[in-house]
Amino acid sequence: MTVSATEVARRVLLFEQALRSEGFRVSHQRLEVACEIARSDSHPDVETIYRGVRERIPTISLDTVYRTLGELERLGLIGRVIATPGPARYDSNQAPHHHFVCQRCGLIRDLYGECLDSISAPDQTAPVGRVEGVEVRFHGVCHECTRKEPRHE
Amino acid sequence: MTVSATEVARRVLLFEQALRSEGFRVSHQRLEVACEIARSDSHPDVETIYRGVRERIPTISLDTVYRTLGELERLGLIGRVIATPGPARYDSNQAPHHHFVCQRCGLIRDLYGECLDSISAPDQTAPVGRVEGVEVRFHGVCHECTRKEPRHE
DNA sequence: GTTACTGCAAACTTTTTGCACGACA
DNA sequence: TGTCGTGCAAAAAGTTTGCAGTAAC
Repeated sequence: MTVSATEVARRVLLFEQALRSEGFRVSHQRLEVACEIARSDSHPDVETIYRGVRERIPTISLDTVYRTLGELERLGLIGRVIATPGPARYDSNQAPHHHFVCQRCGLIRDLYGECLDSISAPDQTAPVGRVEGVEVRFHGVCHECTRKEPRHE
Repeated sequence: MTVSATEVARRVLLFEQALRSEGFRVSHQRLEVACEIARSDSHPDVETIYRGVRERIPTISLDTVYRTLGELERLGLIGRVIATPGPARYDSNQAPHHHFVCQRCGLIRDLYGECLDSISAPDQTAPVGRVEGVEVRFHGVCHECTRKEPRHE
C-alpha cells in the first residue's frame, strides 16, 4: 500500500481510457476494482481485492471482481503474478520488474534492475521458441517470517 | 519424455531410499508415481501423471497421486513448477535450472546456464529477506504455436 | 430505449479430507 | 499382526457461466 496517490490516479485514468476506447462501459464497479488493484503493491488475490472494494460498494459480488480482473488482464492493464500456489494474484505495475517471493508466507516484493531486464536467453532457447520477456524470481524467506520462526529446519 | 533410462533409474532409486529412510512404506503406487514423474521432462500436471500411472495400475485413485506428489515434494525430491495458471505441475529435475514458458500452450522447457544460476539479487532485496535461490523465467511463444497461428496480434 | 453489466445462483475444476478396507513391514 | 496407505466418497477452495433485472450510454 505504498503506491503514490498520483501514480494511482494515473493508473485509474489509464484504465478508464482503455475501457472507453475498447467500447466497454465505465461502471463504478469496474472503476473501484481498478482503483483497488492500482493502489496496492502487495500483489493481492481476488478475495483481498473483493474485500477492499466491498468497503465502498458493499453489494458488489465476487464474480464481478473476477470478471473485471479478467477484462483488465486481457486489456493488458494488469498482470497476473504466477508465483505462489493457491488463489490468483494480480499486479498493476506494468513497468518491467522482477520479484522476491517468500516461501513461507507468500509475500511478493517487486524488484528493479536494468541488468536483470536485459538478461538474454541461453542458445538452447532458440530452437524452442521466440522470447518476449524475462522475469527473475528470487525465492527465500522474508525477515518477518525469520523473526517469527527462526529455526524451520 | 527424453530423460535417459539411467537417469530415471537413478531418480527412482533416490525416491525409494528417501522413502525408507523417512519411515515411509514403499508401496507400488508410490514407486509408479515416482517413476512417472522421473521419466518426464515436460513438467506434467497431476491429471497427466494419473493417466500415465493408470496404464500400469488401473485401479489407482487420483487422490493417491495427489498425496504421493505432496510427499515427494515435502521430501525435497520433486519440485512444483508455478509458471502457468490452472493445475499444479511437477518437475523431478532437481539440478539448478531455469525455464522457457510458452504463453499460448503452457509448454515449459528447462534451460541451463551457470551465468543464470549465479545472478545476484539487487540491493533492494536485503531489507526484505534472505535469498535462497534464483530462477530465471523467459516467456514467449513456442515455434509450434507460432506455426499453428502465426498472427495472434 | 438499447444494450451491456451486475448480482445471484448454480455448475465446474482442482485439491483436500474422513473413513473403512487392504497391504506393507 | 499392527499400523500405514489406499480407494471411495464427500467436501472444500477457487473460478466460471447462465439468466433476469439494472444501469450506462
